[in-house]
Formats: sequence, structure tokens, C-alpha cells
Amino acid sequence: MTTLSTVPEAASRSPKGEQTRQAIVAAALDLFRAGGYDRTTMRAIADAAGVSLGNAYYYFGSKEHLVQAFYERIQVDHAAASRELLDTSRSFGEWLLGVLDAWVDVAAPYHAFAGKFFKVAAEPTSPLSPFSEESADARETSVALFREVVEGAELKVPAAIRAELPELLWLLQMGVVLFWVHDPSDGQQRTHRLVRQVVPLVDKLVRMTRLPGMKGVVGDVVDLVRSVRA
Amino acid sequence: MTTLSTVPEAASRSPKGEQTRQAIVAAALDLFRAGGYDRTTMRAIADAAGVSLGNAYYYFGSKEHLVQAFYERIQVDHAAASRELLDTSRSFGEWLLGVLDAWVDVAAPYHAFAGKFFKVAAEPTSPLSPFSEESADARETSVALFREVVEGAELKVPAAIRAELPELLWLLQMGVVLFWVHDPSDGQQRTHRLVRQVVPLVDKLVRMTRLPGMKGVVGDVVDLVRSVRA
DNA sequence: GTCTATAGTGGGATAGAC
DNA sequence: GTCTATCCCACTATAGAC
Repeated sequence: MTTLSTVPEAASRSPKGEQTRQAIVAAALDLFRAGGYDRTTMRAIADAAGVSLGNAYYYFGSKEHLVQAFYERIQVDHAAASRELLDTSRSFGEWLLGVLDAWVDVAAPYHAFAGKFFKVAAEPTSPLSPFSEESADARETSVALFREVVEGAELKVPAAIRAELPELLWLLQMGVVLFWVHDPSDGQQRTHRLVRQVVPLVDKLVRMTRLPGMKGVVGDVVDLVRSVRA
Repeated sequence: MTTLSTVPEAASRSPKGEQTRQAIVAAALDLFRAGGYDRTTMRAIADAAGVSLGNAYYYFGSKEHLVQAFYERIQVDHAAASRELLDTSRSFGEWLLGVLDAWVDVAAPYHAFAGKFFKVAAEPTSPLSPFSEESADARETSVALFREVVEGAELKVPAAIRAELPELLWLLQMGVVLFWVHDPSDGQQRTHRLVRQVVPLVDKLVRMTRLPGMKGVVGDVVDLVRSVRA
């Protein structure tokens, strides 16, 4: 939770500061959506937010830090959308489909500049990397969502798989994001189709782990996942 | 083979232009290795190459285009290293292990700033993206390598799987790259361990596709791969 | 701690002359 | 193909207001 940056943290934000901060984020997301990341200047963002350039930099150490706002926004919106889904009791497959679809819907407005977002996140040393130390909290929040999906569903699978499944589903979600970022189709229909096709397959594979002949492979997969995480 | 860029293509390069081009690439590679990508300016590259800044931009549309030199270098070295392996007759698993290991070895010298390289490649609109139109040739070369691995081995698997396997193995390779880029361990030992663990699993899975009970899942996977590529 | 105004610097990228 | 001159903008620095 500690950070080296001078940007005020959530704990130490005054109401006024928080308001300014939100104004800058809102302006940035608006302008990014309208004109893309590259063509949106920090000056334009500051102007649109009604603050000085210096003030914008007071809250966000760099233009890339504003991308983080986008990251958080999607995360929060997706969690909210998923929460609604989880309240209605359904099968594992339906939940998974709902959660993945919800992400695509929530992220849709930002697809045009998602490439830039993705670029920033792709650098291993970036705090925005989904694998970084700094984003551990956000990652754990996402994994927790999938843990709810797994635990809520009446899934009869080996305990070992059950334990690793949330993280594997998170990885699946990352794969969907990767596809989505590269999806040029209208309204990202192809991503939606991918999700609709991949979910039943995953559902089937997960249920197959119960079969006696699968014991060996399942053990291998679990070992692999554990050694990767170590 | 056609490109929209104004950069001279291989076919239309004059000897003089080719010389200048090589000088710029050499200077860039040197400086990148010495000081990293960010801290190396286009002005410094132009200076070191003995050309003007404008001239450097005549040959390379952007700083990112210079990163492509690394991409090509690794690709060529890996193809050469793999070719040697393919000459000695072995099993599918041994070949796959050899080819993946060879990549990690070939790429090792560039690991320090591979993150920057990766960042550039991650942007979907970048010509360097492994999924881009511009890198289709390089991608096809890699897939062809895995096709040799598949066709050279006496693998008894359904024809449908056999046809898709090269592309799936290429995807596996991309996964290894992803892990490698994030691997901070000495000499990227963890990546080597991952490869050593994942190859037997893949080998086992591929051979399992022959089992009668697998017909359904195998068909689903093939359908998925085909619809993703479409 | 929040904010403004102004005046920089550095470096990626471009225009247009030769 | 090559140059020089220039633009643009992320980012910094500073000095001071509330």
C-alpha cells in the first residue's frame, strides 16, 4: 500500500483535493475517449478540468499515471456489475460467462485507447503491470471475484483444482483482455463470440477433472501452476 | 510483403542507402545495449551513426522501428539454433524442449532491456506487435519452425489437431516469452524450469487427443482455434 | 496542503531546401 | 538522400497566493 510517489494517497486526501483529483480524472477520461491518448495533451486535460498544468502534475506524476485511473475505474465498475450477477443464483458456466461478458461491456467505451493503456501495463517494471508488486491489491480483488464464482457454484471438482481455479480464471480473463485489445471488430463482437465459445469449453474441462483417467494430468497442471506462482 | 510505410524496402534499397541504414541500426543497437532504450535519444543515435537526425528518420519512421532490429536479430538467431536441433532426429517432446530452450538462450543477452522491447510490441497498433499485419512474415517463419517440429516427429494425433498444433505451439512460445520478460531470476532459471515442466505436460496432452473419450473436447478446441484465427 | 502563473528544457517527430 | 531549422508537447522549476 505504500508508494514512493508524492501523489497524495487515498488516506490523506482532503475533500477539496479529492474533488480536484476527480475533476482531472474525469476530464482525462473524456478527452482520451474523444481524441485518443496521444492527441490529448496534459494542457488540454488541465484546461478541461479547470486547473493549472502544474496542479494536474501535483496530483498525477505523469500522463501514464492517469492511465491508472482508467484501470481502477474499470476494476470498480466491473466488480459492481459482477456483484449484481452473483446475487442471482446460477451455474458455474453462466456465472463465468456473465463475469467475462461484463468486463467487455464495462471496458467498451475505452476500447479506442485501450492499446495505449495496454502498452503502459505491458512493461514488467511498471507498477501498472498486472503482475507487479504494486498492483497486487487490484489483482487480489479480481481473483477474489473469481473465488466467489468458484465457491458459489456447486462444482464437484478435486480440492486441488478448486484451490487453483480462481487464479486460473483470472489468467483466462487476462487472455480475454489480450484478445479484446487486438479486436478491431464493431463493438468487439469477436471478443464476445470468443467468450461465448470459450466458457462452455472451460466448463467442460473443469468438470472433466473428476474423471479417474484425468488424475495424472490434473496433478501436473496443479504442480505447474504452483511452481509458476512460487 | 507490401507495406504502407515510406521506409525503403529491401527490394528498392540502393547500396548507399543500405550502408546508411546499417550504420544507424548498428549505432542504435550499441547505444540501447549500453544505456537502455529510454535514455538513448534519436539525436545520439544519429550522431553515433554519423548522420543527421532528419536522415535517421528518413530510414526509420520512429524510434520504435529501431527496436525491430532486435526482434529480427533474435528471430534469425533462434531459427539458426533450432535448425541445428532439427537435424538430429528426436522425439516430439525433446524437439519442443530444445526449441523453447533455444529461444531463452538466444534472447538472454537482451533480457535487461527486454521489458522496453516488450512494451513497444504490446501496443496493438505497433508494427512490432506479434499479431500485427507487418509482422506476419516473422510470425509465419516462427510457425513454420513449429510445423517442422510437428511434421518431423512421429506423432500419432488426429489430423485436425496436427493442423492446428504449429500455431498453438507458437502461442505457447509467446507465453514463454511473457514469463521470461517478467522473470527476474539469475540467468532466467525460472523460465528454463517452466519450460522443462510445461513441455512434458504439453506432450502428454497432445498424445491424449487420441483417446476416444477426448473426441468432444478436442473438437471444441479445434473449433475455438479456428474461430479465433478467422 | 492546494493552487496559479510563467518560463523553461529535452527530445520525438516533421518540413522543406538542396 | 541528406541536411538544417523548427514544431510540439511531456515534464520541470520556481516563486508565490490562499
